[in-house]
Amino acid sequence: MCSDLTAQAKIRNAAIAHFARDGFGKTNLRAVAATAGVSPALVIHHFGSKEKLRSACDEHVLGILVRRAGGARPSGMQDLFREYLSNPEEYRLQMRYMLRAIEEDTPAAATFVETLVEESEQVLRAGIADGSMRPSSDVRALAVLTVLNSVATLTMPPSLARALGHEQFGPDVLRRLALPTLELYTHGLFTDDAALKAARAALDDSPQEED
Amino acid sequence: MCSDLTAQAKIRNAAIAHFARDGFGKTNLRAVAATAGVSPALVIHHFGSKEKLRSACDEHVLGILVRRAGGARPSGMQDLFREYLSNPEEYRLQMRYMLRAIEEDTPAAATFVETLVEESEQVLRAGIADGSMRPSSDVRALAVLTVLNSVATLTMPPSLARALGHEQFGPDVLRRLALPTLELYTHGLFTDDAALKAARAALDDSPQEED
DNA sequence: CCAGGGACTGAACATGTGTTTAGTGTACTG
DNA sequence: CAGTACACTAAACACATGTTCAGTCCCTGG
Repeated sequence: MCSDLTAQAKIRNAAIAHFARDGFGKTNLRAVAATAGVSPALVIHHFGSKEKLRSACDEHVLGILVRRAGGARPSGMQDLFREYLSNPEEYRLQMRYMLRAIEEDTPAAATFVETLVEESEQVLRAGIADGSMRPSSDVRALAVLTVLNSVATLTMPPSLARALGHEQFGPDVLRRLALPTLELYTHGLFTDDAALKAARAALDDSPQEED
Repeated sequence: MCSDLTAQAKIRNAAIAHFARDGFGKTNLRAVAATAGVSPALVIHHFGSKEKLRSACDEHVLGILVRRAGGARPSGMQDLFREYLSNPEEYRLQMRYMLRAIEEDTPAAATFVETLVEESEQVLRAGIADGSMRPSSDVRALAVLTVLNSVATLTMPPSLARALGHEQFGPDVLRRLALPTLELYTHGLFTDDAALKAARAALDDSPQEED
């Protein structure tokens, strides 16, 4: 990293890079200290413990992401992809970090996900109101669904990427999936509503909830 | 587990349960040995190493899953959900194990995913041929997309489940998402094809691939 | 009965890793 | 200059965990 940073910042940046690449569990403090050019003891001295280091990284990355994503107007799933495709390595790293944090269910990640769902729901309601999107029987669930699919695409398992002929997820895979995704979102997949009617009928048998 | 099983089988079942619940990395052999009612050394004695134990579990679970899922006719994503909703704890455990294996990109999981994509593609092509599904510009990518969304739903991060008011993924969450999912798959989301046309235009600038 | 082999165990070993400790240098402060 | 505070380090510590070792039990074949 840049040598004009304070050691604490260098450690945090090194940790973010390692956590993003290998995950929290498989990252060891000695490796973080090495890429920060620092002794392992100093990591503890500045952050107290590995867990607190994670918290610091979480809040740092979360701060950057919400400052960008939630800046102007509410942003749906497509903004996630746009950001990923357009921006340089730096943003991709933070994205990857956040996705890892979501997998490991960090508090900061939970806040971020909640924000994503909230904004996605706003986008959906606005789209339905102005007629550009179809009304839904459960807008909240639809918002969760779109966020889930977005996150899933970005965290695509290597085995699925391989099914498309790539070694792992990357811009190429995303470009390949863009068209089928949008075709699905504009025309649907089924030509009739047999499956939908069947599901409605099946769910009426055990309503389970009704708000 | 049942006490009339051979110790080797008891160890393997215990390992499957632990790997499914905690993942391979966070599972330690002493815990596996304990729930199998056996000494840690015996685990090594029978399987050679933790890694080989994982391989044995992978092949065992994979065998069960492909024997069920790929049994009669090719099964798409919906069969995954049906199996999950209808069957008892046992099948849910194996499902969870397989999803963990997919996340950790095990060889057996890769084979399983490849099978899923292949069968999904067959279902799509059959549906397009008989007119029940809309033609797609890239059936293979669409197959990957449907499998991805299915796997994502089943591995839903707790933070997203919480956005729906549940502590973690389970049958309730799946039921809640079923209707919006099918609405999306029958009617789509957008009322016009502006986004689709825009994407087509954007992709024409950098074709990247054309088969 | 007895010799061999395999299932099985308790204990120890090796290693990786988070953390502590004691100490060093350095820069600011009175 | 004295001293205090703080960044920083090498080394050791503590502990978890995969694995090995030596030995015990028991069953089976001769």
